[in-house]
Amino acid sequence: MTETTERIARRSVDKFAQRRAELAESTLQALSELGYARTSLREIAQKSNFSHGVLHYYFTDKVELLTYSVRRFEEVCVTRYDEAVAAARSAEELEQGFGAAMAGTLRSDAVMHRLWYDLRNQSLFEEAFRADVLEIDAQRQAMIWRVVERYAELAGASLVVTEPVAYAAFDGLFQQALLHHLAGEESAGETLAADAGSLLRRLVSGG
Amino acid sequence: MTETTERIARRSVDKFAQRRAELAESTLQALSELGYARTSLREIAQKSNFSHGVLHYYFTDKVELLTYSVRRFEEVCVTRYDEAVAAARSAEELEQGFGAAMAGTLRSDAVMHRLWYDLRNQSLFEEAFRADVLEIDAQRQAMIWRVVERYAELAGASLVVTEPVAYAAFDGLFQQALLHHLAGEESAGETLAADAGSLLRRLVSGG
DNA sequence: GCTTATTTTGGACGATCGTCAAGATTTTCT
DNA sequence: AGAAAATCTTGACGATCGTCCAAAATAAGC
Repeated sequence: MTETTERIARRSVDKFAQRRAELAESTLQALSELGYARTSLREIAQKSNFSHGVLHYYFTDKVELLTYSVRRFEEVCVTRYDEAVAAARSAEELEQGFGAAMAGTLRSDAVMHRLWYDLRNQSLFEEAFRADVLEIDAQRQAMIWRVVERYAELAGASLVVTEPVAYAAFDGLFQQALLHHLAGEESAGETLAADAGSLLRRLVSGG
Repeated sequence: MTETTERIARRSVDKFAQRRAELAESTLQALSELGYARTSLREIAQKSNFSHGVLHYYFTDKVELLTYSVRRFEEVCVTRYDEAVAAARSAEELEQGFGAAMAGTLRSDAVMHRLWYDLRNQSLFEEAFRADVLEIDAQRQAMIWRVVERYAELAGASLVVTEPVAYAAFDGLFQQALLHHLAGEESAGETLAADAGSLLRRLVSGG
């Protein structure tokens, strides 16, 4: 790390950080396409406009490149349902909006979602990713919780599950939908929207 | 396949099948230890008592070895809670037994569970695994449903979720517990047992 | 414009991968 | 026991991997 900061003393720090971000973008693109198991540095470099050697100029090794990319990935996926929460003026509206948002991102961001699940799973084998994965997962959990809390508020009901349980349930639901969606099931999106709404209703009492 | 059946015409079919099963066992052991991304044929052979070349005698290529192993893997993991279902004489007892069984297998079979999630995720990238994964997943879903149905029966309540939703929720719960368990959280097991029971209660009406 | 940093290239390295085939070994059959 | 078939070992192959490095290319400072 020391040599890195020295190396960029003359040029602007922003330029260096910008390149790292740029390469991280290509990394995520390659990962979402090929999966962790088959993503090589040469594949990543090909997604960018640089040669494979440059990756070791901006990152010490492959692990640092991947963890950095994963950390950036987090920003994309933890505010996905906030809009639906803010827009909803009734419990029914939130239920509808949440389901639609899940179905929407299932269809349009499927490869990114499978990347996330791939990385989270990889952290079960490689300790290097574990801390970042747990942090991102906590943020996803909070994102779901904002939906559930707001729903209970709008419905005038009280919550009957803990935050981790609510997250686990919706995450499991989404993962199943992703599996079937990528397997070619056309109806996966609609099913997900309906199931998410149904589950939402079950997680509060007296709805 | 034709040449394979011809090759074993003289010897007994059982011998051939037995070797395949034996090698599949070593494959699963290697996979659960290293993960899909880092399991090589030489690693697998080392887990067995054979050299790496023998794998291509009993299997045409790596994909066939892996899919065959996955198919065998299915047998282990789809009857796990049936005992708890059969033994329970009340809803409370089933709730307790189911939670305990989940926590138990979480602690003792963690590496096998992470293998399953790894393979299921891999099927999002490799179509070769998809059919087998979907079939195993369906069996796991049925296994969970047997628990939920029996619980509703014992509790004298009616079901308010579909089979896929129930499975997704419990599977998500287990996956979260596995993540935290492998991350070193001692309490992951107890939390899972409690959360599973709580969720079970929420999935039937009028409990 | 010349010198000095910084950035990028592209080839080379050792290791490891899946696959294959020739030969040694073991088992089976007559 | 000897021939034939089945099983297993071993070494090699081309490909690809992460990593490194010398040199080309580009940008910055004077």
